[in-house]
Amino acid sequence: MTRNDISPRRPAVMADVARLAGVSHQTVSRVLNEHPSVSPATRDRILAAIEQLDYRPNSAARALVTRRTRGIGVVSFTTTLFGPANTLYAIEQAARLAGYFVSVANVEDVDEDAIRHAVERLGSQFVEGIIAIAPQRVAVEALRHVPSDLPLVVVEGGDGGGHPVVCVDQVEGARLATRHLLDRKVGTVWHVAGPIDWLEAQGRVSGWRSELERAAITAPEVLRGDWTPASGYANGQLLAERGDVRAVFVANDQMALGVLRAFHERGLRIPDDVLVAGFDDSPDSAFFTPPLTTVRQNFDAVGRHGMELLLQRIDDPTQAATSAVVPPELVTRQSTLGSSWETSGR
Amino acid sequence: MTRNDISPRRPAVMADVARLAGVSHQTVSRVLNEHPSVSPATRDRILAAIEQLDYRPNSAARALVTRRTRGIGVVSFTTTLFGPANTLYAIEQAARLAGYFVSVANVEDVDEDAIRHAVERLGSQFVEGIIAIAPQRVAVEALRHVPSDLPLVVVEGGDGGGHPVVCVDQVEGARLATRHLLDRKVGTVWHVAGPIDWLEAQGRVSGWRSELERAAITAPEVLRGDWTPASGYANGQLLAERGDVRAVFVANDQMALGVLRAFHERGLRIPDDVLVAGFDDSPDSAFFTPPLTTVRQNFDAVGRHGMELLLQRIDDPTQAATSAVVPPELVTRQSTLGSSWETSGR
DNA sequence: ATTGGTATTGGGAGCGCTCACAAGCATGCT
DNA sequence: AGCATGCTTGTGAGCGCTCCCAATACCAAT
Repeated sequence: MTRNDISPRRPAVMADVARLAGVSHQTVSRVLNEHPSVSPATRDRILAAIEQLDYRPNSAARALVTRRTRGIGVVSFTTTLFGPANTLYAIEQAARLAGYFVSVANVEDVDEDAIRHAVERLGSQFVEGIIAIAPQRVAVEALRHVPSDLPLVVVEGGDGGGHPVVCVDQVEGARLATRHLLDRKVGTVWHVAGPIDWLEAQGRVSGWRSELERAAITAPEVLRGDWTPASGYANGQLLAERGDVRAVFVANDQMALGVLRAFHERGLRIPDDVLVAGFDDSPDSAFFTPPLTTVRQNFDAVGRHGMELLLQRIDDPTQAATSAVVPPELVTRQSTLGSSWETSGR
Repeated sequence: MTRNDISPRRPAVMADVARLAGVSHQTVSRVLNEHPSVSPATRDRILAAIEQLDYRPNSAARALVTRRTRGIGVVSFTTTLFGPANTLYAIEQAARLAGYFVSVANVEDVDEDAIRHAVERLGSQFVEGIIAIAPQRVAVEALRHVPSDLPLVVVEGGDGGGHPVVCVDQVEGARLATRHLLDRKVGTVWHVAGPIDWLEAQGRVSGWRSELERAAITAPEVLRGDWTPASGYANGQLLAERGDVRAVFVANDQMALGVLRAFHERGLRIPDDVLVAGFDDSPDSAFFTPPLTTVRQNFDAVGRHGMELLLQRIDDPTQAATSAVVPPELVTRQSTLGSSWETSGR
């Protein structure tokens, strides 16, 4: 029973290529790995054989011997949200550029077991390292106890629980927005925050509060939302009822949408009666009614840095955990500007 | 030089476990693979050894011999868009449930080479099959010529180019929206379509047109957008200028947002002066001004069916390509209803 | 006592590849 | 001529696992 026999033809292996090209398997391997010392003639012959047999190297075999898979894992929580989706995309892009592929593992419930399980699943899979998108405190805490020899980088996760971290400077972003509102002589600035467990929400509260303190203004009570437009709407109704609200900094654009809607329903005009600023610069926010001033997060940079840090760790797992902070950018639009129709951005 | 020596201790392998438990490697393997005939005592001893050594099986080695990786690949184009992001998430979920992990490969430019390259990259990687999220015609065409022995399922991709397809019934969705508008005695319905190359855009045009035909109404000229709110805004301005527009069916919610904004700026009231319906049921659309009537796509179902079909193909690659169509659902909200403030949905 | 079955265990081969090493053969130098 | 040097190629081992097959132990049945 020889190789290229009847029926469901086995995919070609290196030995087949070698035989067809009249060389040893090792020379084929050299061509594949771009080893310099292979004569052009031999190389061409081998490439032709590869083409003819539609040969593709078996990466399991390669991984077995090299102990390198050129793959990284991404542990995430609901990658459908704006931030995580963009971060995941940026990571994939950066990984691809670095010659790595990306495996994803979403965690349904953010508890320690689930996270550990996800890491194990990826770890015993073919990845050399893991990037965790961990925007919640529980998530970071869980990662703290990941008993893994696997290089791990945390993205969007506060102190990272002992691992290297990459994140957008949430505090600074909130300060930018708050200061911008204060500059417009609004007295004080109200804040609709995100869920208490989210580190990003927490950072934005801090930034908002510290900027008010800097201006010697007592911070009003924080309103809590859950990132959804519905919760923004509910909080917007509360704010509208007060009658004394002149400026609101909302912790994300989706909730800001709800706030705008609530104000609109109560007959409050924006920006004439109330100024509203958001966070995220979602693609929609430039087309809200009115266009929304917001804070842009550079997810590409986050993905790139995350990948860089991870590659460093893979290279040398012993080195100290460094981190990267990506600066945010204020995008001013009509919701906080004069009543002119001018909009900035896109 | 024995195994558990000094310094950077090598991760434990099966032989280490076997030695510690005083059995052969084969018995360890049996425990790992849940083979029935292992005595409880032996099993316990082995499990303890596994625990103690923090042993995790090397999946490359396993894949090499079993020729199964329990991994699938997803080829996609910008997974940051609402549809693809949700589809990807649903696929990952379905895959996880089926015991598979997911590798993603995004394609930057949708040309045949890039797609072929992505498929090759995944294929020579560790995946048993591929799901392609291919919403553009070029993408599907490119997949038609993928010369691969790899099981492939196309999602959101028209006829799938010869591969099994799963998609939401775009034509039906558009009909639902159009009929709903016609029922409200608007005379005719205008349509702001998506990019001409997108199959979903195409399906929505067909559905809209055929429903108008059914009502014996000549379809007005199609307006083209590119899914962005900005393009919706531009087209909204055109429509507002006409002065005779009573109802618009917009091909996605983001563009609908732009349309709403353009109408608002021109002083057109919705739904009093113009009715507007969208497509996607994005989380924001219930909080637009006014809340948007739209068509919901069940991405979970798409992901689930895609995975099912792929597993079938992996099981038996010879069987004929079957497909699955997921029905859409109309969600009516204020933008097409009376001028009451009631909103349906969330 | 012998046979036959069944549950449990072990031995050895080999998956497809890369690595370390060595061999062959030109070419350059002393 | 003789030997070192560089380029090109081949040989064999082995990565960590699962498969196939055989060996052992233990029981009931002949």
